[in-house]
Amino acid sequence: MPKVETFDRNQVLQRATEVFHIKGYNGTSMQDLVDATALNRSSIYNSFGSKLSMFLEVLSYYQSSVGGQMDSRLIHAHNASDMINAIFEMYLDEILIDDDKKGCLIVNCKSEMTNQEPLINAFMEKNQDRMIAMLEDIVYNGQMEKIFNQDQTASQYALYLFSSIQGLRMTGILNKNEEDLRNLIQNLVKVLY
Amino acid sequence: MPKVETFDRNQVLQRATEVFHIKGYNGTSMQDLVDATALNRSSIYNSFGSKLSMFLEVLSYYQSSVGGQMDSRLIHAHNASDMINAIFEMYLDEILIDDDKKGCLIVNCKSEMTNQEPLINAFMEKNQDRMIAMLEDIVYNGQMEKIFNQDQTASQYALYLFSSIQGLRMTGILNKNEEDLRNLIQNLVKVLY
DNA sequence: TTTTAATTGAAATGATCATTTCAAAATTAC
DNA sequence: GTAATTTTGAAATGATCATTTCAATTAAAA
Repeated sequence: MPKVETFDRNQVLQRATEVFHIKGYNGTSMQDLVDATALNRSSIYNSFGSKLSMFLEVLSYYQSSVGGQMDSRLIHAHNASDMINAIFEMYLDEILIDDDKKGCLIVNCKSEMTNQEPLINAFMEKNQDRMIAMLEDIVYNGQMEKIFNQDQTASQYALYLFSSIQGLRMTGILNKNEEDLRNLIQNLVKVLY
Repeated sequence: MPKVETFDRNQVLQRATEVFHIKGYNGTSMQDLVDATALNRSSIYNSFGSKLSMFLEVLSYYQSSVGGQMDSRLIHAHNASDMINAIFEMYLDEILIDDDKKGCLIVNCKSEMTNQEPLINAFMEKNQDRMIAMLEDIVYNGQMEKIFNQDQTASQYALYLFSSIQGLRMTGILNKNEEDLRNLIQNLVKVLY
């Protein structure tokens, strides 16, 4: 029977994610990935297929990593208002931790590759649908609880929030002033009340 | 005395801008630029120095191109409210015209290169300052005219609008539904009133 | 027309790109 | 321990990367 895969796939993905996050897809070379993962070149191709398919795995890894953080915060929220606050609080923390101005891997990739790679385009469409569905659900519940207004539909507010989060992520690349960012978030959520 | 530069520098910049906009900085090769501009390789280096310095000129070209469009719309605005509407209307048009999902060159570049190239970082800092100063001026006037509220300072609203514009540009990459986008913009500006 | 200096074309530079190849090493089942 | 099978290492692949080189060409000034 065969020799089995020895390395920790998640650890390799973690390290690959860091490189792609810092350098972007086109800025990352296979040599960068070999160096970062301490994996052999052939092992990478053997296990991940190609640079693009490895990157797609990295995107999913990053997505579920951020999603996991979000879920762990949403557990402690008891109403729609708390949930929206928890979501923005998470992104705020992400921004403040990101001291090398990388921004969000998914936002970066969306702007770098959506118009070039069909597989990335598909990922981004699905990511947008997921995000908006999640936000719509929260807003809808908030409206039922009379915490949020009904000036717009939950769907419309969900698109607004999705857009606002992307803007916050872009703004947070250069602006790390917590007071400014908290005030920005406060203004962003105000329309819901 | 020397033979003088024969080509139209603005036309060359225009064509280089298109390539960089579609493929991004790292995705664009010198060969791409040679093909797009119909200039000789040595002429490009002779006239623009390097890929990076040409790209910096492209960024400025794009910046003043968008700025020009904005100015020509702002002329017809008679109060702060009209001005904010004109600005968002311009970005909406940009999004609807952009049928190949390129997004905004400056936003794309910010996410691709700010953390890697000091010259790009400097450009982005200055761009942000310019944008926020312009927005702050409009908001301040709107507040003086009692068109906008004074719940937040003009500076705080300016950061909010700057962030919202970036979010709108990112959202517009995949969502080209005019009704959705108009509703989104309506929600974005609501906080000012 | 001759001089002068920059532009141009085409080829060469050497580095780096993603990917492949393949024999040697490693590990599990028998 | 031997056989089976995959991972691994290191080198090679051929393409493409940004940039340089330099002789030929061009055009303005003398």
